[in-house]
Formats: sequence, structure tokens, C-alpha cells
Amino acid sequence: MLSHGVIYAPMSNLIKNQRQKIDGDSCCHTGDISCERPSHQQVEDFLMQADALCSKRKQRFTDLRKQVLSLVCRSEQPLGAYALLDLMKDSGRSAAPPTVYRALDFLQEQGFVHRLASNNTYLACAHPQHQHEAVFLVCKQCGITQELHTDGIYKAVESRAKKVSFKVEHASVEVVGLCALCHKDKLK
Amino acid sequence: MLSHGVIYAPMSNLIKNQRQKIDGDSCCHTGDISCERPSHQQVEDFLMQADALCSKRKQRFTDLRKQVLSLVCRSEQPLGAYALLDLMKDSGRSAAPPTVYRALDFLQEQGFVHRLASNNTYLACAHPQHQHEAVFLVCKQCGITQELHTDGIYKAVESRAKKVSFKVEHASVEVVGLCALCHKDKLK
DNA sequence: AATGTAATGTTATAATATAACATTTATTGC
DNA sequence: GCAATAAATGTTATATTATAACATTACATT
Repeated sequence: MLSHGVIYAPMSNLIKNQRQKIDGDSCCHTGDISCERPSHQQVEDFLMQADALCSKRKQRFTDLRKQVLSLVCRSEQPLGAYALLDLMKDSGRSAAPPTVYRALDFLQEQGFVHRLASNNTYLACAHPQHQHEAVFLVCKQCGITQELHTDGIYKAVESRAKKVSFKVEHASVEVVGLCALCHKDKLK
Repeated sequence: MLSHGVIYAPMSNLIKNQRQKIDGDSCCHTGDISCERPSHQQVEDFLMQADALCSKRKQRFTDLRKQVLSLVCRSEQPLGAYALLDLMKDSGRSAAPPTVYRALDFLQEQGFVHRLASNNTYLACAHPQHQHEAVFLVCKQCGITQELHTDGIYKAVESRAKKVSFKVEHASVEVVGLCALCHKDKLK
């Protein structure tokens, strides 16, 4: 479980293909590619993309929303709402819970962040260009969470749901376990 | 989202094959069968099974645990912890939160109940004989939740996790949408 | 600039969950 | 059976996550 503490993690992972065409139909993540958090130098690109998407959608990408998204992007681990509030306080803009929850709601609606129900945290979407489902691998040790994209799993879920006439709205697949590094550490 | 209110729902659904051999290897739910909550007249069987499993495992199936499991079984919808507390109060045994959370923890460890992270509720396992993963179809309208068993989805998840050397401990698949009945109602 | 709408601020509180320690109940070894 | 031990439950307080309700500010349109 994530601590409530402040995290300004170094950005070690790379997001692939952050500069895709906006709202396009094609995507590099058609099956087996794992998408991770953006590196520090790519956060700006991410924010610019979000900005462009908002313009296109006639949505307002306000300072508050931008700041929240920026903090979520820059965190190596998914952040809880109150961790986010602490980070905001640190960066000079203190806010009350409703403020950050509203910003997170907006960012989720726009597909810029995901919420993990298994640990009540929020993380940047690995590719906000498309609205689509993902599988999250949550390391219970270090908190690092990978977002995988795999049509296969969702097709299987949908096909099973169809058999019982269930109309799927949102499918959440959250896998808790140990990431490669933490697992390796355990074996030492 | 489930209300905090008290629910003594009529038991309309049937669980198939509730009287299986205990801790056996075979199972009727090998692929396509959907498992629903037990009907009222089968709750007793369910409790007896749990009792037998606890004996076998040298675990104590205390009155408290039995009562909590009974309430969870008898509810048509998954119950929140505080709804459960209300039900306990109604049935004469009032308790504080830690009491019910501890009982729920135990019941989860034994595989008798599942927790749904998407709405913080608990529901009886459709077949406690085996420890295995499930897919939950949660109707956002009526709250009814179906537990499906499908090796395919989990194998897909595991295979994808393996590719990034992630060691899976628990995979939660929760699908929110509309059940067949509520969907039908909408169309009217 | 006046008006309406969307976003944010603010206060209070609801809903979910656990820590810490006291007491009771069961189990074990004698 | 009985003391010692362990397990379960009771109890109090509080932590954590999230939202309701209403006030204020910022923006957009005319």
C-alpha cells in the first residue's frame, strides 16, 4: 500500500511513442507492448498533448488541472488523492480535497489518468490518445504499476459477458504481485 | 453504488451444484457456466460446507464468522462492511467495525467471500471449494453481481504478466455495466 | 459592462478501514 | 481438571478516502 508521504521520484521509465498523432486511429500498442510512465523530459509533451486534446474537445485545461496532471505524471508510483494534496501544498498551491477530486474526475473523463480501485490511487494514462481499457500490474512491494494493453483479455471478458447478456461499461483488470525487480530482490 | 441501507433481499437466484465434494479436484465450473448467489434454502448447505472446510483446515468457524458469512450469503447484492454492521445490529448482535472487518478477512482467507474493490463490498463465493480467480459482473443499477469462472481470461493475464516477468499474486477482474434485466428495463 | 455558466474555494461531514490495547474464549500440556 | 498459552473478540479512538452543500471567482457570450 502506498504511504501517504511525498514522492518526487526520479523518472526511470520511458513511455514509448509519446508523440503520436492526436486522436488518430492507429496505435503502437496493438498487442504486446508494455507501456510505462513517462520520463521527466517527456512530461511536458504529455501536458501539451492533453492541452491539445482539451482544445479539440472544447474542454478547459485549467492551471489546476494541468498541475494535478503534471504531478500525477511525474510520480513514478500511482498517487493517492491525499498524497497529491501534499504535493500541491509543497508546490505552493494548497487545496482542499474536493478540489483535487474534481480535477481527478475531469482528468479521468478525458482519459488522461486512470484510477486503481485496488489501492485507491491515480496514475497517468500511458497513452491518452485513445480511450481504451488496460490491464494494470501493481507491484505490492515498490508500488510501481505497469499499464499493459491487450485486446485479447478484453475481448475474452466481453465475450463472456455477452453470454449472460451483460452490457459492459467499464472493465477493470488489476493484478497485484511483484514486479521483475522486486521479485529478483526477493530471491537474493 | 450500494446504499448504506439494510437489505434482506428475497433469494431469487440459484447456485448450481452447491453440494459438491469438499476440497475435491473436480468442478462443474470449467468454462462457461455462470455462478450466482445461493438461494435461501441453500444457505444452510453453504454454511455447513464452510464449517466442514474449516474443520478440515483446523480453522475455527466461530459464531461470529458464521453469522457474518450467513448475512453475506443471504444478501442478493454484495454488502458493504457498514451495511453488514447494520444487519448485525438488527439481528441482535451489534458490533464495532473491527469485528466485522476481522471476520471478513478470515472469510476471505478461507475463500468463502470475495471483496469487490470497485465498490467496497463483499459477497459470498459462488463455490468455496476451490481457491480460484473469478470475473465479477457488477450491475451498476441493481447491484446484482455475477461471478463468472473462466480460465481463459486468467491464463491470458498470466501469460501477459510473464512477458514482463511480473509475478502474479492476485488478479481482480471487475466489470461494471448493466445486467440483462436492467438493460432490458432501459429499453422499454 | 451585464449576464450566465463553469470552475474553484471552503466548510463540514460521510463512508470506509485500521491501530492499539483490554477482555474473553478456546486449546494445549501437564 | 487446571494453569499457561494462544486465538478471537470487544472497545475506543482515529486514520484514510471521498463527497455534499454552498460561496466565490474566472471565463465566455452578448
